[in-house]
Amino acid sequence: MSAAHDEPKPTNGPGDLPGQVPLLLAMAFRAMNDRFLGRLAELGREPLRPAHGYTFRYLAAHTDATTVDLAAHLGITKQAASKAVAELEGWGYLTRHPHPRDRRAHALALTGRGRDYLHQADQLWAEAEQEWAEVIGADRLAAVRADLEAYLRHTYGGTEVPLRPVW
Amino acid sequence: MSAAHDEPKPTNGPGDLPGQVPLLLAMAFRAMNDRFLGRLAELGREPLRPAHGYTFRYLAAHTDATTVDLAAHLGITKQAASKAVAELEGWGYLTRHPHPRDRRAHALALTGRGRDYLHQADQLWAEAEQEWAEVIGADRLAAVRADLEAYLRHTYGGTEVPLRPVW
DNA sequence: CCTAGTAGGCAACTCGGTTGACCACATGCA
DNA sequence: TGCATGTGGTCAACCGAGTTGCCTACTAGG
Repeated sequence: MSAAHDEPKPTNGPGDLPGQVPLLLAMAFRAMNDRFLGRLAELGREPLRPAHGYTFRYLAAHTDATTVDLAAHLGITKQAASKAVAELEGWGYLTRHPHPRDRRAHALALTGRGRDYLHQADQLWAEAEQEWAEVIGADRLAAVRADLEAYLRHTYGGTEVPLRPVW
Repeated sequence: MSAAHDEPKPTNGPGDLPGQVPLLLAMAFRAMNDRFLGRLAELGREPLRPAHGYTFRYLAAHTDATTVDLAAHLGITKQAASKAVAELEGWGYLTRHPHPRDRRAHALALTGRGRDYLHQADQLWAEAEQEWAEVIGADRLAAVRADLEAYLRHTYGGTEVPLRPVW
């Protein structure tokens, strides 16, 4: 590393330009995600990727979901979803059993192991959130949450927010 | 699409669980990013990816940056950075000229075309930000920005924030 | 001056997606 | 009832953006 000559980058300070908030959002999420992944590694968890977490969350909330449902929710093709499902099944996080109303389909369900993972992940996210709360205060955090939810409501209306990851 | 039986998902509402704010962050950024990409496509721009934007931003702020500097900043290998640089050079967004102090290296610099793109991108991000401001109010947006900056300062201290994308 | 280190590029590979083709079952309708 | 059309799921080939490994050219410090 070396040469790049640092100029007085106007990246922080009160006199900021508009249009930086989206980037700040991304950086903050990135920071929390890094923290999350670090803690996960510390705890000796498998190399599960964010998409897996979203998968678990979806399956926990929707009974008898199919691979195609999942694909739609994640915003990927059914083939990609199928691969992920096979992998997660192999690792014992979910099971596929005959679908009660469609003999072509498999109904997906989390195993206990899958639910355990989800709970642990929720806890880790809560830790990251808590750290932010300690910096800015619980009241400010609640305000931020409300502001984020307002934006999402505005953007997606009543429809279910596509939970697919930013990767 | 079909079967997935929707349960009363506790994903919104005031009585929310802790640990969801990081996800909200990701979803909000995702929404803004989708909007950004949509507008970019409308304007007939090339298939530039987020990483390219970060590259432009870095080159605009650091004179005589090398490929290795860029790689470090983006958090990728120098080979990957090298590929991206070659691509962007081919498209006329940046130039490589002999480095003034190191004959092994190339000093990277944005072309006018590159600067144009950056300005346009900044404007599009500002649009997305503005949309949020219209939903929650300019004062709340400013508060959110301050809260995000506080978290990033807390996390990265004085060191430069790794601007690498969430992809 | 010689050695250790660094900028950069080439090649082979990985990984998580994609498109395309296909089969099995489902559904609507004449 | 039978059939056309649609949909769940899988296999296979491919793609893009990253990776590791290896090499050369130049730098810089004893």
